[in-house]
Amino acid sequence: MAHINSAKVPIPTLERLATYLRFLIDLEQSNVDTISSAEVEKQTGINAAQFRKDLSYFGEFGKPGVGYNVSDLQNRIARILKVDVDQKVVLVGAGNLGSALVGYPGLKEHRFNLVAVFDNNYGKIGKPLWNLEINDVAAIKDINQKLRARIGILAVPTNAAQRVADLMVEAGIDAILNFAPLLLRVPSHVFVRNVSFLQELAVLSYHLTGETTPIENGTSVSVKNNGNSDMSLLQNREPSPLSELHSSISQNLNG
Amino acid sequence: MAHINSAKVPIPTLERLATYLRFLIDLEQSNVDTISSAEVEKQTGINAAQFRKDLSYFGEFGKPGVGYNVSDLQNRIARILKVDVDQKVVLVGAGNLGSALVGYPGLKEHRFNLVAVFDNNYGKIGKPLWNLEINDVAAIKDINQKLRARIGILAVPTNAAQRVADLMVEAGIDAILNFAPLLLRVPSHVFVRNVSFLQELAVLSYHLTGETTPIENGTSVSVKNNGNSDMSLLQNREPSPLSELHSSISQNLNG
DNA sequence: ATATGTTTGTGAAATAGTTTACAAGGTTGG
DNA sequence: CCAACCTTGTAAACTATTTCACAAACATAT
Repeated sequence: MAHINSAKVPIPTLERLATYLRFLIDLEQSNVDTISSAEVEKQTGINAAQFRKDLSYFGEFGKPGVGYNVSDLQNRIARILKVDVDQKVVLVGAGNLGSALVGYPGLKEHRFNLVAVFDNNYGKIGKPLWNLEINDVAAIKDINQKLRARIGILAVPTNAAQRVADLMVEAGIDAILNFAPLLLRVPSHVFVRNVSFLQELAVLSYHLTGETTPIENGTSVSVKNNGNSDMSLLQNREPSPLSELHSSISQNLNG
Repeated sequence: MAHINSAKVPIPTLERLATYLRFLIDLEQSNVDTISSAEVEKQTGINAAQFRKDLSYFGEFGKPGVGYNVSDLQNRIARILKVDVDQKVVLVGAGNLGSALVGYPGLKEHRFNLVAVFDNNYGKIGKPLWNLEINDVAAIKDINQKLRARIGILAVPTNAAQRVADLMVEAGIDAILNFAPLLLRVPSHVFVRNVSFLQELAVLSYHLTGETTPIENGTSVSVKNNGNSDMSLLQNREPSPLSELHSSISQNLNG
């Protein structure tokens, strides 16, 4: 059929690739060894052609008349996403969220190897966090000179985020997972992904209809905003030091 | 100029609205009282026409020749997103992530009022979590009959997520923030948003180039960003009980 | 009050992403 | 080997979203 479509891959495709990987792992654990795109659609809700198209950016993976070999596809997708090898990760912000992340086994399971944690709070520096010791964020460049991690997780309050991002970039980090609700300014070789649950909550909130849903299944939706509420707004207020649980935002792509 | 464009609003627009809101709050604190779309672009990297178009779905907000009144715009966006009033929220999953969320002041600051926490672990039920007591998830329907929360946060392991989502829906929840890495099946009146940092990490990982970035003292300035949203999952292995830190996915909304 | 400059809101054009539709490869059973 | 049947990979059609580009609104200065 065809060959490596090395054109630029849409971000949504990459996101779905991660979904497929997850799904394939589950399938393998259920001892399924072959699956068709139609079956993927049935089980995940993702359109079969979408699935095939997504894969087509990277080559050919299936056999006409048969489908896809589950474990082979799994391996190949893991390789595409580079999650088939350990990736070193550093984290800045040893607050609620940072701590939860350090203790989360899923990171290691997914080959993201957390090799250092930083904060700027002198009450925290030097203390242990799970199996790591909290370092002074001021030392991130020196420390990462040896570690050479390229992925950084930013879990600090908004008001510190840009400053810390600058330090990360200086330290050789070129992929940042940002939990702070702001759009980071970084050099063009650095990739940023934002994780934002406050934003997601706002989107959900928008979709709430005026009426309380009767408990039990209905179907309909609709009913718009009846318009007389007051005019409060989102408060702000920064938590004090580095490191607190935070949400975020999304940023536009660019070139 | 024009009037209320009550057509369907693109999800990316809603996501950006949350960004704008955040940005406007920061501006107000800096005592800026008027801003033009060009200035928004300069400061956030979001295209000026995009900003204007996003707002145009909801009416007219600016004055030609002048720009937008910061605090007025802030209030109006908050109202659009319904974050100008308290929204009750329940959380299921009192693990690492759940605990971090309960303790996160940003929720209350943004008017998301966490009114109940649930888990299925008998070791946890009845114990306090910050200011709330952990309830048995089996009682969610009864308890929510009184509370009438409509937003639910799902912070349980993947293997429990669908089951818990079903309970939430039965309990009258019609907006779910899902942290588990799978695509939930829910009735069409229920909205789901997925939050997935393992997925985001995978996207970052994909973009890592073969070479280690030289630790530069470079300065460059360009803007940066990436899109957000949409589906997927990652690898996984199940932690044992309900409630563990988890990542996730995103699903397309629908009407 | 007219000219000059600024900035909005929005059609229309351009881009990006998804879905349809189908030729071609591959399988199965007689 | 052939016929009937699947299923892939992808070109083309379609849908969604972003960006351009400009008329209309408003401000300011003279």
